[in-house]
Amino acid sequence: MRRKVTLKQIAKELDVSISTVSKSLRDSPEISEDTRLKVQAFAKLYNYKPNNIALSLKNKKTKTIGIIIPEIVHHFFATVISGIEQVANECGYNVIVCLSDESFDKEVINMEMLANGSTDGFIMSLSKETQQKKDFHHLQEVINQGMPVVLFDRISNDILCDKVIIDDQLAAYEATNFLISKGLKKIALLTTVDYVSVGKLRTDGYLNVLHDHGIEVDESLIIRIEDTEHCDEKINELLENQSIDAILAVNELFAVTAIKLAMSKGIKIPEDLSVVAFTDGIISKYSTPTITTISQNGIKMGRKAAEMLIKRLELEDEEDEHYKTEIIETNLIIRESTKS
Amino acid sequence: MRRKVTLKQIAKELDVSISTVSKSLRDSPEISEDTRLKVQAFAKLYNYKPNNIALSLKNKKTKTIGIIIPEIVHHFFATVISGIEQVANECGYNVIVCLSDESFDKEVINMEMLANGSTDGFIMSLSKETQQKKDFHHLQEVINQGMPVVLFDRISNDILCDKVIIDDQLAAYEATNFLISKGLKKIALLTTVDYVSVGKLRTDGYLNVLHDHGIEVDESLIIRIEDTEHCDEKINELLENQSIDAILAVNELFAVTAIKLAMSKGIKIPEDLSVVAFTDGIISKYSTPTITTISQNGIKMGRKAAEMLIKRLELEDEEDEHYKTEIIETNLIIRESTKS
DNA sequence: CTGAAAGCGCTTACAG
DNA sequence: CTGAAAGCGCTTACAG
Repeated sequence: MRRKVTLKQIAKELDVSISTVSKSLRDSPEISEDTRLKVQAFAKLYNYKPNNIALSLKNKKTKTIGIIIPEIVHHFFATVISGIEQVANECGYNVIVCLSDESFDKEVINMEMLANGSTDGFIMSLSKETQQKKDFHHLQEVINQGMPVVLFDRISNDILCDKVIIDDQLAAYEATNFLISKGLKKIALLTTVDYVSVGKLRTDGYLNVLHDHGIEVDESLIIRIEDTEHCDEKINELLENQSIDAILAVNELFAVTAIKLAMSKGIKIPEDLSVVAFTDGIISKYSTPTITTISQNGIKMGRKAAEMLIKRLELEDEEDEHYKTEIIETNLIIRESTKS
Repeated sequence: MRRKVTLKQIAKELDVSISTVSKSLRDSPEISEDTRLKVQAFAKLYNYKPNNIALSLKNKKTKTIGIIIPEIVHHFFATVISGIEQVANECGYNVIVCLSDESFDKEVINMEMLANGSTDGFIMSLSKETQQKKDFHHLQEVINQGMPVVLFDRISNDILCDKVIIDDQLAAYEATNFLISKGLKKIALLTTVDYVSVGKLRTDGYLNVLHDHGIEVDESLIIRIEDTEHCDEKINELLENQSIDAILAVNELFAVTAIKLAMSKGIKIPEDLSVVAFTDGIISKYSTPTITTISQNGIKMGRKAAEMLIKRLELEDEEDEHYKTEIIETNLIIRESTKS
């Protein structure tokens, strides 16, 4: 076992001072070529690499980004991490990931943990519980300390910081409009409870488009699902009690569940029922029939979030309070679950 | 903006020494109750939290685990991270994630980066390219420096360290055996190229069971796919040229692709063709028909890997060279793609 | 051109 | 009971 070598050891071996070694390795012009080369050769031989922790302490920056998301076993979030990681890598940053598991307490604990010097800033998406409680003191605290935060997807207007989102309302509007343009009338909505910010916005988009077309809203067609695990029952109920033409689902899971239930009842898709879902993930692509979706481009969201964060980190300036909200464009990917 | 407070500042405010503050906050019996309480109250008021970086430098341990995986946009790997994160969290560790993107170079760079003090140890799964090159110097280097490494899923016998895997060969054996027991004769195998360790092992299991049943191996039924993105062609070819009874696929993607192609040709599943796949992911659960799979329990793998790593980290002992390989049990989850 | 000193934020053995 | 000193591994302004 050969432990990592330090400046001190090199200095001792070469019988020079630590300062001289440090300067030599950083190609300081202060040092004579002679000793510089000697030190460099020795360092190379022993595979010297500066200790990141020591550098972090000295420089007061860690070159790492903290990511806090509700869960990772969820294609969209995995996609966003992937995007963040890409630009982090390009810019020499590392990425440290914590999961809130949709729990407010875990979110707070993780955030405080990372805020104590482990990261330079945060990229995060709020847990359901946090959105429900509307308690953002942990974010506020971190922001007050001067650490930049970028929120994505599940955000809150109560927090002043950079954000990256899609236009959920517009996307829902357009998707529903697409269904209406196909001559479909009775369009059901499978959404989340209202405290989930994106669910609420998508619901609003749906309502707006109906309104703009003079279609009366039928509340019995709007299914607000709290518990994703047991969405079957409520969806089944909808399909039993209503004869509908189309469904807009705020996520893939609701969509695929609806499709499977419908098919089991002999309802043909897309002939009898058209389905459009948010989030272009793995399910939509491989379900049968494949599902028409609103792509959410997680990679792009992640890249943009990372760019915004790093930009702010490297802006040596004191804070410029000019927070931006970037909108990532979505597009409708038309597949088999809607008529052509 | 209120920057984080340090011991130094508290000491100054309270007009005591830094040592006294430090000891007070750590409840040292050396300090009088009087000053201890005074310091603690003040610290609480200013929400003092020790700086992780300084602690890391002092203690020479970072309490963070480095994870290096080929990609995160892959349900299985996301699942493993989730498992790692669970036990890391329980034990007060953080998790820093790097993606190799299946590239040897990225794997090396990330590993070297993290090895310079950022993490106490590694949990990783090898990139395809690394497995192909069989160049493990980066792992060897890190191990030589005394940092523990736990390898999972895509491992190599050339590296001496703890490992956690499933018994790929046995699982393939049993899955194929299950198909044979249903009276199915012509069983095709959709696998990866041989340098992918798990692909190779699964292929071996398939070959062994045929051998044990005295079934002659038909090489034209073994499809070794290099490029996952374009697996369609090769699978299509198989279905065109052969009339087969069943398919064992080494991943979900091959399976669902085969199912979709087969159905488009009017082949009924499971009546005409049974399909079993490795990796119980999201696709198998939501495809139509749902797919019978060999569950790979990523959460459990992740948890086990983290337990092994942390155990070694906290084993103050010098290294005990007793490396273990844990086998996570798999089980067959029977769904619609195989006859009951 | 080289090196001692101070400092990043902390802990702890040792004096007093 | 309190505090000065040394040290983790590094950098850099400042002397010499």
